[in-house]
Amino acid sequence: MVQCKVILADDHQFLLEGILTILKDEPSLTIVATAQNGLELLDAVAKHDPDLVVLDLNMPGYDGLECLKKIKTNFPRVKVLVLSNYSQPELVDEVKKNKAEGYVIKNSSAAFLKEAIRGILAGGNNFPDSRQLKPIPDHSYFFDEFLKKYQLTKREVEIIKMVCREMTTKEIATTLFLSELTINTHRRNILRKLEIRNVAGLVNFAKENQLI
Amino acid sequence: MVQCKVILADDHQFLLEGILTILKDEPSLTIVATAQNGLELLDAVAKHDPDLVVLDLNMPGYDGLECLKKIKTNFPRVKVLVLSNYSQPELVDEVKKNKAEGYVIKNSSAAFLKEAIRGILAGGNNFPDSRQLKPIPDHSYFFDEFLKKYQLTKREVEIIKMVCREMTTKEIATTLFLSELTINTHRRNILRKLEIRNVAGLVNFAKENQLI
DNA sequence: TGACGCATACCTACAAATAGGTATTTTTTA
DNA sequence: TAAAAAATACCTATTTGTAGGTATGCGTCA
Repeated sequence: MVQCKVILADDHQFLLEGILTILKDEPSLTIVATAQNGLELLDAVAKHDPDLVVLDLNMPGYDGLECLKKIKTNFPRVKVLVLSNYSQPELVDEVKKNKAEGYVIKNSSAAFLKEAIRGILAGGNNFPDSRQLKPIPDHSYFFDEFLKKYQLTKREVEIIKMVCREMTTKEIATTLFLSELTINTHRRNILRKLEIRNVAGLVNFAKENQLI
Repeated sequence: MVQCKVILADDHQFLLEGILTILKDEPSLTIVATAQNGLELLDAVAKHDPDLVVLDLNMPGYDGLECLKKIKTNFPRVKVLVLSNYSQPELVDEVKKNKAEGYVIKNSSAAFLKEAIRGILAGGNNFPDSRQLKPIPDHSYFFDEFLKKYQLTKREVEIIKMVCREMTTKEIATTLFLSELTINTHRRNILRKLEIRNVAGLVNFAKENQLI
């Protein structure tokens, strides 16, 4: 049997160790690295050239989907199994579209996870049955749909988050090595696109859409 | 060696299984049940009379603190180790006040968790060093204590809510039939008491404290 | 009664956000 | 490779928020 190299990426240390322990008794798997954020993960993938990445979609500091895209762009050979708390079909579709090999909702059994990994390493896919998924109406909780919906750019989302962290325009400009005037323009565009008029509205929007 | 009965409560199946696996090789521990929400947990405690409950503070459908209180009221003999994502000293204090035996931040190692459990079962306590905690005035989960804690008056709370509803000082003044200058004074006092400096901070505070 | 907290109100000054315009360069995409 | 989108940057102007000071009337409670 071929030995497969696996990397785990999750921001919760326990979950990381939990999955680690679950997979430890699989003789065909070797966990070559773990990562607690997107940057660590990309480094680890570049370094270890794994067969599979188990990727938490809710990693902080780096959008999980972004991570998936980066991996698939730069390391197309690497298979990716996505773990997520959410069961929105739109999210599953998005993950599928970005060429992940599987999507497992976190509220699943260890046996199911193992089976999914086995299947994927054997060349298969593993996505949840659409009948199991709750179709959620209005608010799509995930990133690309969300961007499309509000026509926000990545830079704008970045600035929204910083405003919500109570930073002033000046501080944001300094942090991003940009002109205050630029940040001003971004802020103006954000308010226009979201049809809100002040910071309170912005923070509310960000919370409602789980941007923060 | 005495055999100890343990119940795990966490809403994430993986985390549950992860901790389960971590604790499995401890011969002195028996996991008699697991629970994914507060009601399951209380049932399980009533049924199994465990020595220790490992309790996720972020369980859905039932506030973790509420759960802790219920357990300590109805089953005072049962020891409780709280797991949490948050490291606010106020939250730790609240947990301590409710007579839990320990508080472990989720982003800890398996070894640390085991050590904490061992200590607690031996009759000790395990709370994080206050020096490790970020002194952020944050996260009070109880409204009654909340006013006292932040020394806010009713009027101030009223105005906080209006600001969070995206109203300007002028609009608030008009609505309340007061002078803008009065609202200004209130807003200034609010920021001072909460030790924040702008509207973003105010909305964040309000959301975290379930004011809105 | 006097001390205290609270809500009210005014003044000044400065900082920050909002709002309109335009324009160039870089990146992405068709 | 041309077109479109995004990010950058500047200008002016106004509104809103933040921050300091002080002060007065009104209840409550020791």
